[in-house]
Amino acid sequence: MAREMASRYQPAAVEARWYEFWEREGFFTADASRPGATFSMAIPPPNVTGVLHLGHALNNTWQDILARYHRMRGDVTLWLPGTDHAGIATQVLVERELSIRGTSRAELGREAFLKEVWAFRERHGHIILDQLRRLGCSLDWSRLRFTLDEGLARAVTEVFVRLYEEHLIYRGNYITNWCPFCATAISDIEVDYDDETGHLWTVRYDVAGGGSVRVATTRPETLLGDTALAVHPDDDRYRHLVGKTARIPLIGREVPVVADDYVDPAYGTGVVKVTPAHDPNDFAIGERHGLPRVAVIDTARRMTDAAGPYRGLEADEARARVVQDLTAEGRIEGEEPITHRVGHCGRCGTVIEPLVTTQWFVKMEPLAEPALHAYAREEVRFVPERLGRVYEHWLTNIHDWCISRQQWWGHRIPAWYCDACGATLVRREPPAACECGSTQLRQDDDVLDTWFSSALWPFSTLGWPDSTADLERFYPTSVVSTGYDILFFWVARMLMQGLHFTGEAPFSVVLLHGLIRDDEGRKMSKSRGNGIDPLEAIDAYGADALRMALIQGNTPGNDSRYSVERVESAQHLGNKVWNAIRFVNMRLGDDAPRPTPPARPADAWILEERDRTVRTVTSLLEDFEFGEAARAVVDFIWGQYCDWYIEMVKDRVGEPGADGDAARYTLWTVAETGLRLLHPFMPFLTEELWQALPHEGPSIMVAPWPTADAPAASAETDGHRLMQETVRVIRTLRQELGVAPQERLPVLVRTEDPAVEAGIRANEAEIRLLARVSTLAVGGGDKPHPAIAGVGPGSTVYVPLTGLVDLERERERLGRGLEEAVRERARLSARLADARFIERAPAPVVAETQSRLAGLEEREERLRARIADLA
RNA sequence: GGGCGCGUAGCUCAGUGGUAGAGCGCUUGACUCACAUUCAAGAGGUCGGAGGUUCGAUACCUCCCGUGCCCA
Repeated sequence: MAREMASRYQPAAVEARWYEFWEREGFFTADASRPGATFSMAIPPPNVTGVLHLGHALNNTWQDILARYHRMRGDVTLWLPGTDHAGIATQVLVERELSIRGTSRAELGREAFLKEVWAFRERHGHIILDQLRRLGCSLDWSRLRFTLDEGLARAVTEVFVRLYEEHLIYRGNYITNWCPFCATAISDIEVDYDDETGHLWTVRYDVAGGGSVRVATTRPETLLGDTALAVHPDDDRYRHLVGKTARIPLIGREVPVVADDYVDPAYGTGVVKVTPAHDPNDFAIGERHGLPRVAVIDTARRMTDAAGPYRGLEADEARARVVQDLTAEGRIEGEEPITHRVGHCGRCGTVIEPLVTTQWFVKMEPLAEPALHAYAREEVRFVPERLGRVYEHWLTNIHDWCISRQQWWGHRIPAWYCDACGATLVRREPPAACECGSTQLRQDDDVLDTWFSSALWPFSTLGWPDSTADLERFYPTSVVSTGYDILFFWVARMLMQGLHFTGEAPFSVVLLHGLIRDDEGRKMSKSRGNGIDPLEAIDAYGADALRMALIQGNTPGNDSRYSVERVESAQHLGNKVWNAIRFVNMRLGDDAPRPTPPARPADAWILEERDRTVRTVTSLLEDFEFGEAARAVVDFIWGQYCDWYIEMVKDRVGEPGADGDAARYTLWTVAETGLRLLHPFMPFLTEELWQALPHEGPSIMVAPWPTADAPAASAETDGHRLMQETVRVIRTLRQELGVAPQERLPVLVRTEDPAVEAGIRANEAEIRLLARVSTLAVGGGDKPHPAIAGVGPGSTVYVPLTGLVDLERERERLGRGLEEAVRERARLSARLADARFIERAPAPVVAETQSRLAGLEEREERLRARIADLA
């Protein structure tokens, strides 16, 4: 006998059990040697110290849907898990821990500090992975990777050395974005610009040979590092100054006045001070004019010796003092509040200090070019498409990438410097001696940007630079799915590195999701405290409910809102499906019913609906329309199967004989395929239910994806749909009459159309059951009187009354229907009266319009006739 | 300043060159033997505005308004 099922679905009781089962049975593991089609994805590696947030939950739900769908389709499916070492973030966390313990990174030294970080990683690294398990992610844990694993580290070194040898990596003294808090340089794209209020001071500089010039600045303390003033070459106001020198206030250094296109004559006074060591634009001007760089602020934001009397001061203090001193000398000619763009560290929010430091850079243009070509040749496409254009724009305007970080946690730069001859050696293995013979070699202290290793992820995880079986089989991967916010950080760089080192785009589809906001549309953030912990939602509602809540009502590239209501409604869905299967289970034996052809139109109809759903869902999944696909499955299971089919078979399913056999078989097979269709979306629930039903195979996750193979049976299903419409009409009448649900009513379906009559007769049992009809008369009999009536397709439906009819109400209802019919009929006849429409619109559209018009005319006539009867 | 989204039912959002949809909410009725986490019936929209293309536009184009983001 079938197992007893509770009347409510309890996800907590089943989820862990099935996940362990799947993992134990090896269903997640991809067999690289098995023939057939391949589907592969590398997970966007979450931070090893991080915890799952809703963005991860959405993204990994998408990926899991794809993985499970392709696995069911029979593809050799690899979804490779892993984490990244998150250099700066992790180091900051560990340093914070150390400071609580009263020590520090400096105190411990490099080796001991790294031991601490590895220990931290041991303690925290599994958390986010366990959370992915809770979400149901079908990741191949046998291939788990970490960016600092030996193999991946070797890939990083290999890439660094090769790029260096190809002159695509260089080291030099350039202006970089320095984060004083993280104590490292960061790349351009790690800087976020915010509008902030500040001041624009106008300072008077004396010009050699008499006169003076007014210069506007937002950072007066940097004037100590000025090495020029600049004006626009076409600015008549200042042309006479070009070539002269000006004297910097307070310190008296003489600097040239240069002409440069960069200067905006309309901004401030049209004269700018040039501080090449402390501003990226000034740095560029300095390069063009061969200006010296005078650094007056150091990496700790203290004033350097070059700041003369201000040396040793903290930078903000220096600003106050400089303004004060300038004021005392009468050199401040104005001070006005302004809003300007201030750069902040993307990680910690600290104001960025542009400084000239020695760093390693990747020359990007030669790498960007193939990445643009791959896009242009459609070797990689973006979902949604528009984000491809954003990618293109960024690559077209790319800047060199600062990859060195003044940190310890990460891939140490494989460069050694010779103390004896000053040579730089970039090597795969630590060199024993310099080419000059000296053994006095020091390795570069810095590590690489974490994104440098992430950029190699799709192939480093598969064993590159070795040519492994995995690399051969699973590279390039099929899809990468991530948030649009790391399009530049990660996706673009993977494409560039993948193309450069493997000659192929690392994936053919870039699938991008938006932000998950809170229920008021605000960004979730720690500081605002409006973040939702996905694990709490899973505990309360189950992973399946969270997954459905996240993917429904959301399309790639668009932000979406999270709300508890949505998760609740997804939970209700789970319960609905649970109870549907519970019903099926109660009516079936232990064995799968023998295949039996449809005995009634309802059977043919639901099979046809199922096949239509299979086609729809498959095609939507191929297009990454997860929300729509889920909607289609749910509409089928709930709206068609539960609301109609189950209700219709209740009388038949217990009966012996061919009719009962057909009901049992159809009930079962549709339930079983419905579960398979739902499985990628709700893996736990569907496994639990599938196992409870008669089934073939060890697990729904390795059962085949349904195919649409039932023969279309349109004549029968037309009759069925006629029946559904008729039932709706009768139900509306019942509602209007206020008839008790259990009371059975006599009904007359009056029609002159033999096809309608046949359709109704063929579905008489279903009408009786669903509309609770006692006697059903069909055909052209006399109109009953008194009665209440409604107009169905090709018929007028009468419920004879013994009691009183509220004529007014019925007239009103019919009047509303008539109005609508008239309006629509008028529209359609106008359209058909237009010769150009007949001439130019496609024939099927014209035909459809004609048949709709005929239907409406008939309906209108019936409504009018009934209203006339009422008078 | 340049670029890109978004504006559709009370709310949150799908969607489409040819009948405007869902979830939640709302109204009415029902604890009907799978499910009240349910069922049935119903109300509710000149698809932001104005032009244009088209036989036909909510959808395609242009401009405008509102709103958000990215890049400088």
